[in-house]
Amino acid sequence: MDDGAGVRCSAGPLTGGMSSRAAAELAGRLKALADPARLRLLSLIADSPSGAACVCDLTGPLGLSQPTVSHHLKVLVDAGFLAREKRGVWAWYSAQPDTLATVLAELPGAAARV
Amino acid sequence: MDDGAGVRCSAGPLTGGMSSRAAAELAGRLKALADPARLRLLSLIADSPSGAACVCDLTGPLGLSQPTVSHHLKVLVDAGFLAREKRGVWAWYSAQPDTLATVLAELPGAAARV
DNA sequence: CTGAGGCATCGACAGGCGTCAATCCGTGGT
DNA sequence: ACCACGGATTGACGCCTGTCGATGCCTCAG
Repeated sequence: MDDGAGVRCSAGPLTGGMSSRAAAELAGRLKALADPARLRLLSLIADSPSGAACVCDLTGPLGLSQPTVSHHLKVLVDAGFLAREKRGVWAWYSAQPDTLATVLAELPGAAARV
Repeated sequence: MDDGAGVRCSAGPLTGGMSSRAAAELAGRLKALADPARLRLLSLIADSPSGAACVCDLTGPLGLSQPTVSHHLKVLVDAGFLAREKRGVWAWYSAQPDTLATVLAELPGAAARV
């Protein structure tokens, strides 16, 4: 006897959770954050006195080539974590805190904390 | 000539920011989160009535094969986001909210909001 | 107009990651 | 003891991504 349906590990199929679209979108934003170079870029810019920095000041501390830094900055801008402003010859990048707050609010388990 | 003393874009080299070790560690945790399948797993487990779920109940909603789901669960356990408990034949996974809170606290810009 | 410098883009390469089919391990029921 | 079933592991494959050198664009100085 299989004791009826009692051998199932749970009462029924799990439902709810986030939609696959929402998961893909959130994962995209998190992928932009999930890189050591990009985390250091965000940290450097956030710690900067003026709250903004240009590429030439970021290549040194990271130890990466200028094209690589430019690539990472583009990823962060596309994800909405940074804003780009062209001031003469230089490109200034500044943080966009709202985007980070939005991502944090959508994390599973974060809602319970708010 | 006009070496150095000429037109710099900022006052000096940016210092501070997070260390490369801290960045690599945080990026590792974020990489564990930055996947649609894993976000849905966390979401499903968090939304589960008992707060825990076994593999056989997770493969269905995700539409992925059992080995793939097992792989993702292992990644989440290794990163500290889930705990694994063997109950007889079944393996039950439950959320570990503290790990998520730790990660959020270390994000650049999150400290400024607190 | 011409030169120089900051920054973005392109092409290419190496490494990592997600996915599945096949297989193996452990547990529990008969 | 044997078999059935849940779950983890392995190996392989394809895609994505981080990195660099080379190059092109744009802006300012002279």
